[in-house]
Amino acid sequence: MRRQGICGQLRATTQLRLARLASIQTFSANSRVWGDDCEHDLVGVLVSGYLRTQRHRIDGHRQIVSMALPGDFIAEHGRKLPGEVEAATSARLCRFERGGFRRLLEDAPDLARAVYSLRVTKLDQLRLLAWSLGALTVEERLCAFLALATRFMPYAPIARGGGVLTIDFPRADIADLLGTSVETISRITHRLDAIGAIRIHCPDRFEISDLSRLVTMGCIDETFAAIRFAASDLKWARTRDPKLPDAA
Amino acid sequence: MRRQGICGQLRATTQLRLARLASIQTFSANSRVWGDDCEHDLVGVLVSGYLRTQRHRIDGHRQIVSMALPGDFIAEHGRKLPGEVEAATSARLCRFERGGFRRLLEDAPDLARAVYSLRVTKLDQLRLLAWSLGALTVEERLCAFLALATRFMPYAPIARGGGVLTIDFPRADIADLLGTSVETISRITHRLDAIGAIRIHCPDRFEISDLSRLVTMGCIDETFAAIRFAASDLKWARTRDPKLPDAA
DNA sequence: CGTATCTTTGACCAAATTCAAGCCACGTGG
DNA sequence: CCACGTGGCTTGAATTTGGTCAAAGATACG
Repeated sequence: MRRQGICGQLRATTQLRLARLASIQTFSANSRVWGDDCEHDLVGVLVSGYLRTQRHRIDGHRQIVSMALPGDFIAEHGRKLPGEVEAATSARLCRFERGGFRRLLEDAPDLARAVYSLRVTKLDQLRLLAWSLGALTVEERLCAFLALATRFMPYAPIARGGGVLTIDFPRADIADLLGTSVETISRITHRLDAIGAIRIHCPDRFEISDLSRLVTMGCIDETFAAIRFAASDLKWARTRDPKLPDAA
Repeated sequence: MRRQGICGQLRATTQLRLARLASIQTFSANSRVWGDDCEHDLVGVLVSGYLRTQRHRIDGHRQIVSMALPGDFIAEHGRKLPGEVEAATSARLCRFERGGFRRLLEDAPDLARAVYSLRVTKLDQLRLLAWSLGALTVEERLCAFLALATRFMPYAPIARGGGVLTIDFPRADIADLLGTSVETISRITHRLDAIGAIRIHCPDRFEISDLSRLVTMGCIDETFAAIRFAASDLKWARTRDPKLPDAA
């Protein structure tokens, strides 16, 4: 895990100093990680599970604006914009003591560079989301999501080609990420099944025989290979339950 | 201008070293600023005018993913994700020589910090856009846009309270930013006029008598005051045609 | 004065939301 | 072991929003 995400890009000394600031924190599904009622700063690396950054309307309608994947660097500062971070699944966060982190940031340029480049990655992902929300139909968005999900969620290749994708967070989160409703997600997955783009094994498990077809249906031909995810390098090393270091 | 945007946060020596890397570049409306066919990196500060960061679908449908305002720090790196930057209006960019900028970034921590904090601001703006595209109706989005526009576009207070907002980029850009069509923008502005939320003076000039009403209609009560824009501090100092320094 | 561009308006249509009910799997407690 | 309730998923029907197409006004520009 140390080789992934932020830590892989750091010098040994910086890693060490960072480790001294770290402590593992556990969250259960749907618990609040950061928000109004929490302490001000949040800095850390997600070790396992998924977090969602979201925002509500007065009427309760929710939009997820970003999903944090294992390996992602998390940083929320105490500015007072509506928004909160919750655990989409049970999750473990390697949290850094904020004062110490800030100081380390000052005199470890390799850390500053790593943090910056991870922010750029997040920005790219968010641009992709905004684009898909504004320019794509729900069906296209879902195809794009499924295709991309093979890059950061369990995707087991199968004999006859293709693979089986397991979505490990609830339908409602997919719906709120794609700006639609669970009903529509259901309808569309079944439609995709009907035309043979996917095969539904069970509600959270889909067989994808032709990934490139999904990519094209999701209008992300150029993007699919180019977009970066924290988790995409390690590719399910972590499903083999790696023993965790004292600090990620 | 030096006190705004990125430069206001820098030490004098850094400002000086930055100025040596700078050169002003002019773009006419709708010209390409950065994209596939351009050279790899783009680093600079927008001096005047507006840039749009956008992305196309194969069918030509365009989504604007971010508007750069005067004072905004621009940085696009040579990763190969679809997307391009164009001038929405005629614009002047204070561009930095990229190699030199990269080197300066290494040993000027104040610059690194400033660049980072501007990235965070951009991220907030993008989150707001993604949220509004996913969670709001077109009418709400437009109300939110108009309200926010008073923060970064010419907004002249008038005697009877409220003010007159001048939109200085074309309707089509508003439509593509809000993920809708010019027809819908037209219909909705007239509807807003009918219910008295705004008064249309001419197609690009609206009188807003009750800004807080627009804010509420746009579902951004919490956000309106909290969100930051590069331009919102200087507030039309620049409409008085400041003479420009050699480097922004 | 004609042409091009932008805006407005109308009619029509498709996509997707909402509301409602039904289904299924699961866990709990009698 | 079964009844029951809960939560998540599916399906249907009615409704609405907003997109597309087409044409008519406006406005600016040579």
